[in-house]
Amino acid sequence: MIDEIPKQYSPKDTEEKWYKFWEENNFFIAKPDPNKKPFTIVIPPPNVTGILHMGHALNNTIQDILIRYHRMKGEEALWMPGTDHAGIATQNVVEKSIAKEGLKRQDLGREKFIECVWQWKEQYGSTIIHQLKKLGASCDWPRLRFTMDDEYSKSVIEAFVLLYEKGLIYQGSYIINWCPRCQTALSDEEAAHQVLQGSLYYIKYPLKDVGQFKPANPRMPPLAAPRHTAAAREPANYIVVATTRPETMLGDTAVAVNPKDKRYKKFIGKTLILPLVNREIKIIADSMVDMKFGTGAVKVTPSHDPNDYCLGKKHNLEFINVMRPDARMNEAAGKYQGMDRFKAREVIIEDLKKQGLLQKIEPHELSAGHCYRCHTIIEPYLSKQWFVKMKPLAKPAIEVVKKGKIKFYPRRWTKVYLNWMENIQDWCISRQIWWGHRLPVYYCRNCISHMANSISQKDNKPLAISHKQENIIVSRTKPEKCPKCGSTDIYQDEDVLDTWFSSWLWPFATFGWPNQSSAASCQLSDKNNLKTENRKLKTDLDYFYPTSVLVTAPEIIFFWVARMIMAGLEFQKNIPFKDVYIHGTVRDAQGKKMSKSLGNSIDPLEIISEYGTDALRFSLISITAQGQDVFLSKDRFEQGRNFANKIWNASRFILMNLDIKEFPPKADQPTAENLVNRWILSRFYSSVGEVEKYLNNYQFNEAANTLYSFFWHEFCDWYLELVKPVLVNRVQSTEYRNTQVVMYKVLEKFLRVIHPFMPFITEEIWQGLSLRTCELANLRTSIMIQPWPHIQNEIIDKKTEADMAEVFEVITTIRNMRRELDILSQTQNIAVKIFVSNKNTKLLLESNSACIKNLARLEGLIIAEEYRQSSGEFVNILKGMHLVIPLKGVIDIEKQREKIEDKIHKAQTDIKAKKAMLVNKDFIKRAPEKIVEGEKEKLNALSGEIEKLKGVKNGLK
RNA sequence: GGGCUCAUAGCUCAGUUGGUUAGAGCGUUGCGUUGACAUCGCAAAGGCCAGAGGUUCAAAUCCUCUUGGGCCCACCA
Repeated sequence: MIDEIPKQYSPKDTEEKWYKFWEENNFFIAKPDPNKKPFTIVIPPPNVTGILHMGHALNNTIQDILIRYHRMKGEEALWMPGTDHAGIATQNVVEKSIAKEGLKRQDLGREKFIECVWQWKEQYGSTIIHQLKKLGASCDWPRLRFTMDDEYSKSVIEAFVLLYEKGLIYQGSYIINWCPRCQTALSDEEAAHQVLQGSLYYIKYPLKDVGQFKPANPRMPPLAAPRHTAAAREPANYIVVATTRPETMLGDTAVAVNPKDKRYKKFIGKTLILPLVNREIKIIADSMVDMKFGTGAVKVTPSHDPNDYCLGKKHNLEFINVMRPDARMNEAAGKYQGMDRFKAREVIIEDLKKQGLLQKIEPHELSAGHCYRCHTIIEPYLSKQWFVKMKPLAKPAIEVVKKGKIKFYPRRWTKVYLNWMENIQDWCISRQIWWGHRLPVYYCRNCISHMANSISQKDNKPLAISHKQENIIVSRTKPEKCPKCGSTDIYQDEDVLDTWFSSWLWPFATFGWPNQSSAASCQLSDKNNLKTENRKLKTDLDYFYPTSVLVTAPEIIFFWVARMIMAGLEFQKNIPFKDVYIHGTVRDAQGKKMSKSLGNSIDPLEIISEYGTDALRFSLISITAQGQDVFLSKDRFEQGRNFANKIWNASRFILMNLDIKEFPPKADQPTAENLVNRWILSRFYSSVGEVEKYLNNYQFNEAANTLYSFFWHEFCDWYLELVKPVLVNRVQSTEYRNTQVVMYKVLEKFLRVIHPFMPFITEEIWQGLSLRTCELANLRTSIMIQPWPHIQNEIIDKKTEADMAEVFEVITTIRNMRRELDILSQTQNIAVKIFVSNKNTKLLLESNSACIKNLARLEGLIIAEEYRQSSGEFVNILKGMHLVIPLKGVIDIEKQREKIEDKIHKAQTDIKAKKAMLVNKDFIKRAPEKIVEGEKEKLNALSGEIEKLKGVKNGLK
């Protein structure tokens, strides 16, 4: 019969089978049930372009553990799955794929290209879903949502329209983050700042009034260097500005200095000649200028820098754009037209050098924004975009976190969140790409052309912030005719919305908002005059929202978490989730973030095929300390695999030894009069209690490690070893029967408790157990829908646990003595005498002498009261007991003496410390009584021990 | 510039309200082919818990500073 069960657990044979079984039996499906408490998690929707990486594996394992745990706890657990259309990322992928055929998206045209993307999505978009299934994710798959689905898109439009109507969305021209490669605007969050080693270029701008600047004299002292007072006396004919982006100087329309700056006071209002361009520009004063940076004089390029933009507005400067959207210089750049911005930089520097206008170049560290999708350096660029006013949305979102309605785990993220929210900037939501939700914004050609006659807006002309929005039509559907002029010549804005503008609606858009909103359902039931009973039936949105917990990575707190909170409060008038669990980032052994581009990633699928899904899940979880980053290397997964194998083999052993006739065990609560059985039950329920506590606090590693050490080191190493003789002898006795029941129950219940962590192996064994015990042979049921074990507090008994610990200590000490004597080998049979003066301990040891003999592998064991020393024995002291191994051969007395002296020495040190502690009046007075009592007991025990040690030492001969 | 985080055994890390002898996995050493498991068992070695102050009867744990890593935010031309 043993041969039926292989010695090693084979994940490959089980995983697919059980996943299919679960799905087919609809075990993942959740429906509103008024008798049950809902437990909801919405998945952070992976990009359709995504392939499973370790970050996903960790993120989704955590969610699956929570979902499976709460499902077993009897809650209506819904894990809402879906994918994100990931505008820029997906468009880039598809662009790359058509580029193989030599095509650009412009070649196809918008409609055709979008079609291509959809095709691509149909073909590859579900890759990540299949991979999540391999991971064991128990999502409610029929609910699968995609952010570009029709229904979902309606939510997005609805949100836009509502915000617009409320005045929270506006269009305007500002400096935004522009990715020249993707050719779209990005939000501030999408421009990832990275430190670069750049240069600070010091450029001389000649003063107009001083006459012709003479480049022939390079030694001419700079005006803006008053450090040398002598220099200041020289005729001043130029000002030096410092810049990191010299190419933007072509668009300079002023130079600014701080009004308090004595060096420049006299130049304020004077005119400079902009080199290379020969434009006249003014020197203006503004307190924004940092006197300490560079020369204290700053070139102002209102069209290419956000600060300069502000200055431009404030001082009414000209706005000159010198670049095209692809970051090549435009016609305003004169001879540099057509050059890439970095090429232009080189050439400009060369030209300035030739004219003697370059004072110096200093190495300079700067941080520049990079496109978070293609890593191209962002160009601050003036353009007309759509924005969401964030301050009004942020206010309530700050409140709910401050009031603790939403809690972050670990707590420290609260501060990060609040800090960002309190300094929130308006959100640029329009993107100049094709893949995404088109803005529900329409224009009437007729009206626009009228407008054009009055205001001419060209790229190079200064752009006024367009608060005039009369010619804009925002509508849920395309209007048939212009509400102003009645023209039917209406077209839609070309731009699409930021992907995150759809993701921020995820916790309720997935439930069909606005169609399924509570208001709508109420209306419906009134109209149809439904019975009151039916009226009570909640919509999914009512039932599952707010969700319970959001599990995510720190990178997207700003992108997503914060915005969901704002959207939830704005559109649902309720928080989207109660808890936010932020897990760490997965890094490689060197601490680098795992990413495909770095080539340092460990493929979870590879781990699954090599070690099994359960091993992957367990290993990941057991090294995920709360919120701490996860440093991974491949060998980490061996632990998980070994543990799975341990569970497998322990189960195998139990199955082999189950007396089938006795099953199913009649008594759910076994009468465990024997200490060993009482002990393991107590330990089991204690452990379950800990696991619950840890899971409720999102301490997954602690939960996993508790289960690991309970099962391996208590259940297998001690319990199974202890009961082996009883099982193997198969003597029909009360003890035998009880042991059968206890062993079976603990295993079966342990499988349930570890099931959320290791779903596949637990199902495999559980089904095997059920079959063997004929309990559930014909039922289509699963471990995943069994109730979580109810903790039986009356079974938890600390006295029993302490007693057993004492027995174990005796066994360990004897094993240790064997080692010291080098008689570990079982072939060398030995007998041991234990002398105990304490009556209770003596009784305890006597009633467990069989266990001690067995596990210490003793031939004989004598338990006596009074110790009398004699020669030819090896003695050890443990808690006042003398453990004696009589020996026939010669004993190294010196060695023994040394050992004992060491022990005495250590005990003496301890005693000294304890005594000092107990003499301290403050300690007696202020420490809790329990602690003081404990210390006193310890001191007594130590004193007793030392006496006995001395006795043994003196007796050595 | 602001904020966060880390420094504990050879390595990678746990250690949540301060209180027995600071734990685990891997690695190392010795022993073991005992009736599930060598993806195993038994045992051992190995820690002034980064450094310096402070609070406290009591500090790996709380506070301050120092040193050295990592991360995030910011309008550092």
